[in-house]
Amino acid sequence: MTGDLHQEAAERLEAADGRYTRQRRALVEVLGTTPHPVTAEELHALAPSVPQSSLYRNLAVLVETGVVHRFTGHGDLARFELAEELPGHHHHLVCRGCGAVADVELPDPVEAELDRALVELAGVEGFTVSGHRIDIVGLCARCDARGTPVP
Amino acid sequence: MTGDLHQEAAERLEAADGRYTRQRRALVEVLGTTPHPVTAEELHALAPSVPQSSLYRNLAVLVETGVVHRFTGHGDLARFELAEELPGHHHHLVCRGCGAVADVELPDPVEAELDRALVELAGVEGFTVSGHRIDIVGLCARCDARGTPVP
DNA sequence: ATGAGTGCAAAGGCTTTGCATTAGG
DNA sequence: CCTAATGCAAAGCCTTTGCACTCAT
Repeated sequence: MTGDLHQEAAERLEAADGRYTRQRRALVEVLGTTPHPVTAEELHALAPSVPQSSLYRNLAVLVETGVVHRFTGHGDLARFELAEELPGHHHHLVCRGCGAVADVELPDPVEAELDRALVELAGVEGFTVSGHRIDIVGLCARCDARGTPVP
Repeated sequence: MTGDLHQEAAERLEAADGRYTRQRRALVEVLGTTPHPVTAEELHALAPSVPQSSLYRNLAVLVETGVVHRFTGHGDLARFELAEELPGHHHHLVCRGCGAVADVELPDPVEAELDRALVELAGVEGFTVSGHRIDIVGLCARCDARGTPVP
C-alpha cells in the first residue's frame, strides 16, 4: 500500500514535469502515516530534515499536482493531508476546543443523497460542482470532559 | 427586518457587557446587505469609516458575542458573515476559480438526514456535535465559461 | 466619572520569495 | 548539461497589540 502511494505520487509529479525527490517522498511518507491532517509546524517536526522554506515550497507543488490537499480547519492554521483519492473520500471532525481534526467517512447512501442534493442546488446558480467538504464541528471527548470551550 | 437585526445584535452585545456602537452598527449593517460572506478587506472598503484595527477588533467582539461568523473558505482569507440564526442555517458555494463564496440552503429533509448521520458518526469517536459546515466546491458560471481553473 | 471603544503605528506569526548552490534526469 | 530543487535569510501579507485619547453610560 505504501508502495502504491509513492508510485501514485511520483506519477502525478512527473505528469507535471516535477521530480519525486527525497524531500517530497519524506513528506508524503509522513502524511501517509498520520491518521489526521497536520499543520505545517507539525509536519516540520515530523520531517526535520526538510527546512521550512522547502517544506512550504514542496507542499505547494504537491498541492498543485493533486498529491496533497490543503485546507483551513480551525482558526487560520493551514492543514495538510494526502489527497483524498489515496485515503478515500472523507470529512473532518473539528474540535472547537483544541482545534484537533480527525478524518471520518460518511455512509455511502448518505453521501450519495447529499451529492445529488448539492449538484441540484448548485445547478440553480449556474455552478459546476466538483466536490464537497463537510466539517462536523463540536467538542472532542477530552475537551468536552474538561468543559473548556475555547472558540 | 433590518430593525430586528440590529436589535438582536445589540442584545447579544449587551449580554456580554458590550456596547452597540456606531462602528459595530455600521459593520452589521454592511454584513446585512451583502448576500455573501466578505473578506476583511472588502468590509473595510464597504465601511471606510472604520479603520483596519477597529475593524478587526470589532469583528473579534462580534464573533465572540455570536453576531458574526468567521471562517476561511478559500486560500487563507478570513471571511465574515452574519451569524446563521439571522439569515438562517446555510452552506457555502465556493468557487475554486475566483474564490467567491455564495450562500445556499439545503432542503430540510436533506439537512435532517445529514444531521442524524453526523451525530451518529461522531458519537462513535466520543465527539459531541454542535454543528456542521458544508462547502460545495466547484466553478461559478463565469469561471467555468472562461475555462480558467486557477486552484 | 469610569471603563469600553477608538486610532495610529508598530509588532506578530505564518507563509512566500530572491538568489546563489546543488542535484536529479 | 540543463532545469528543477534546495537553503538561508529577508520580505510579505493579514492580523493583532501597545498606548494614549475619546466616547458612552
